[in-house]
Amino acid sequence: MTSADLILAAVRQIPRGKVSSYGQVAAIAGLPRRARLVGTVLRTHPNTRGLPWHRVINSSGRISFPLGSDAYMRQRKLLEREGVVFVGERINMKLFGWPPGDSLDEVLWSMR
DNA sequence: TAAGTGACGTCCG
DNA sequence: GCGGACGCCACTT
Repeated sequence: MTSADLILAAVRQIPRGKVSSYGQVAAIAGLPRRARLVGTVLRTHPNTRGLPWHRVINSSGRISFPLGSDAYMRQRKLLEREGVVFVGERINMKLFGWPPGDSLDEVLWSMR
């Protein structure tokens, strides 16, 4: 069981139409403070079948690729296809973030 | 073995 | 919200 396996398993848990951050994925994989490793793993396993790599973004709610690059647009398109809405170049984590916020207000707001 | 490198995160001004 | 300074740590040179 390598850390890469743990990270891939965590990424696969992100439901369709939701997004998570590198740090979150690392934490879920049981590897706190290893956000960078998540990026490294996704980079070295680009076309693992069934891996929703596009649902992983950075903590500021933005895609971690240069704006306008092929990779950026590829990821953005995949997310929009699942119903994730972009406000400018960012995603509202209160609405699409996963795991969902734990405050009652956040949960109620996310389902209206 | 040391130094450089990030699909990153948090804090601060 | 933005950009810079740091911290972090697996990997590559």
